[in-house]
Amino acid sequence: MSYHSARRSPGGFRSGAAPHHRAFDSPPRRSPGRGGGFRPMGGEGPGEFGFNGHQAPPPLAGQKRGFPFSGRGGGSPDHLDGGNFAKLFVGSVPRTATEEDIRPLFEEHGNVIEVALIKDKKTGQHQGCCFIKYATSEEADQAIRALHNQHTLPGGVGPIQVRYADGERERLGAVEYKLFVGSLNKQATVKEVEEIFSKYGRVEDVYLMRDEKKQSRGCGFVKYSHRDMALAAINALNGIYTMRGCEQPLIVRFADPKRPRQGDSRGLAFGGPGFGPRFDAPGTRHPSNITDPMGDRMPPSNAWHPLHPPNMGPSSNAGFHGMGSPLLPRSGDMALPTDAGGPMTSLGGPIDGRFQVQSIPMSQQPMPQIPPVNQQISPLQKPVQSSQELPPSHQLYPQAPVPYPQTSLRQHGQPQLSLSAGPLPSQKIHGVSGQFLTSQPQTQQSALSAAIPQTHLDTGMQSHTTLTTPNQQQVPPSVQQQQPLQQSPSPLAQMLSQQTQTLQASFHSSQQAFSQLQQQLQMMQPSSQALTLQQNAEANKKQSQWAGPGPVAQTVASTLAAAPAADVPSSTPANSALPAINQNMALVKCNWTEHISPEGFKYYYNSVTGESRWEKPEELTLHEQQKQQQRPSVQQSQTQSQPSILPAQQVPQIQQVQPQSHLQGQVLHQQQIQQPSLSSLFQAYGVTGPQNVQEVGYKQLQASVISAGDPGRYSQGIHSTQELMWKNKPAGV
DNA sequence: CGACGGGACGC
DNA sequence: CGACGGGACGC
Repeated sequence: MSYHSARRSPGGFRSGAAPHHRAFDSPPRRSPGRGGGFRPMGGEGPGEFGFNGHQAPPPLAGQKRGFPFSGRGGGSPDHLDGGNFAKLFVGSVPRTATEEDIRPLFEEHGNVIEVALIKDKKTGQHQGCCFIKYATSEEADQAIRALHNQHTLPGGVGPIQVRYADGERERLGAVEYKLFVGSLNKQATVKEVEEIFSKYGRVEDVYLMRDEKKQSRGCGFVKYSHRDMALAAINALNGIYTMRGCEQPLIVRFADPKRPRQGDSRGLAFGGPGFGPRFDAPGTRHPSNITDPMGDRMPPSNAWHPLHPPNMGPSSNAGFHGMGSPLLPRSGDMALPTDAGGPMTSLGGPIDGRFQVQSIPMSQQPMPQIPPVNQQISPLQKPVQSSQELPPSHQLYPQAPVPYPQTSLRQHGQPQLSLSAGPLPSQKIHGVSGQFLTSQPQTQQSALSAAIPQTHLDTGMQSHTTLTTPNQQQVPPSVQQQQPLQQSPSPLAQMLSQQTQTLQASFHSSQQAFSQLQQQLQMMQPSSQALTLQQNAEANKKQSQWAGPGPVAQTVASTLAAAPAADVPSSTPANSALPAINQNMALVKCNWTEHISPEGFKYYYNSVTGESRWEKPEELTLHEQQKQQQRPSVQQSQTQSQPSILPAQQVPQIQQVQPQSHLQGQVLHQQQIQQPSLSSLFQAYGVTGPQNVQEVGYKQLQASVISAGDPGRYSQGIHSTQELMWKNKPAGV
């Protein structure tokens, strides 16, 4: 559902040359499907190298609709690979259009393997639609982004509809994370909804439910391609964000499985595409064999959890509640399939202790892929197994519900920081320098503790968000007022401040991190944390841009001058107010947000243009810098001010957090230490570091990492957090 | 070659 | 407080 497609060098790919390496858009997108995770992966990634678009798809590939899973029974990848292509269905094609009219348009976005006009079998009449085959899903995605609803063919009545052909997504192993969204303003448009949700990741689709009169029913569905995006949206919006004109905050949760229309059953057991089959809704009656469905659909998800054998999946999930977040009422719907989430995997895993490690990273980047299971596993296992070596990780989750409790909390739990903290790093570090482990723990610790709480409030990755975004990003008034504190001369304070800034820079830039933190905190402090979160949520609610200035938001409101629409720069009328604000605050609005690729690398996504890049956009950098300057102390002060905000409970919270932070501090350390090694690793591969890596084609990068062996594995987990640390770390620290 | 029958939770 | 659109399988 991207209306804005970043059309990049159209024509750039048109020749038969393998269109791969569009360094940019691919990574962010789902990993091209099939089989993704299980092939040995000698060097061919699921998509990049794997798809040989050039070679015409074998006959097998030609299967018609409907049997998405037929070829992958049990998830066994068919070597023949009948599906090295991505088929799009194109609707609203004028009946007068010929292939020559259509093909060029699609060639602009990839190498078109085939254009098939759909004609009536008997009459030969053009049906007004066609199929376009691309070699890769990246190309197909690109075409969708660029053309869907955005281009009208000559003679056409309306813009063409470009989407994957029925069953294609499933066939490609794509997984969707569909959210049900309630309490929408009935006047809201698809675009508006998309804008709200695009902060958490590229929105693949928005569907507003309407009545017979086309009137919105105030609810709808939003799809993402990655679980983390969906989770981030849930965490950030559910029960928190109130649309203008609405009395209640949005309800955001994983959608129930779609009720199949009659006669549509075949093939896909349930919900083909957005399946979020809650497998276990009470009462579900699966023919037993369906259990397998998971198996079938799991493939994609499995891919994401390379380390775990596909056993645990669903079952573990079944019981748990969604994110465990108090905010989420019935999370049962979490896309289990997808979910795959790292978390669960760990459950029941043969390898316990370690799974934490593994699961953690995974959860962070719940994306598909990560093929190199074999090679990498060994390294990990060793280290992990020795629990002694993992102290950090364990410590991180001291209170964490232990692995088994499949309680709701557990689920979310995993994510976050710990990832980076993973045991792996430690291992590496060992050799490097054990001494460091103890250095500066305190400082970091405190910084972290400060940072964490803050995170709740300030997630904004987008600069302008500061002003207008949904509450979460707004800083409590008290905090702002206290900003001066930052300036405090005391060396310690400065130090803290500095660190805080660093942390902030890294954290605030990542919503994912935010959500993960939330989750982590919850996990760590089930009860108190939950309360805290709720409180924050409450506070946030009050601050909701639409809700009007609540007591809490007053300061902010005054400062920001209620710029509700700020978020949505493109379409907001209220923009008039922004200029002034921007000037004063020197804020630049930035539509770029940072995300973690399946492999654990950061990439940047522009919610407005839909563009994605490996390298950090200057705008974002600038933005972050500005933010830092402006609110460096926010976090710090916030910590202090929190009490005022959250009177009683605040204190306990902090205390609890600290111990953990402490651990985290250590972890961070380790990461830092480790860093060198990783860097060298990259260097060995011709890149100097993460940043440079970004320049490299995604797949290439992937390949490098993979071949690297454990280090690679590391990088996957580490990246998210670690990278944050080192990348943004000022020289001082 | 053969292409979807049959039933249709319960709050 | 709302639960799933709309055109669909040629060679």
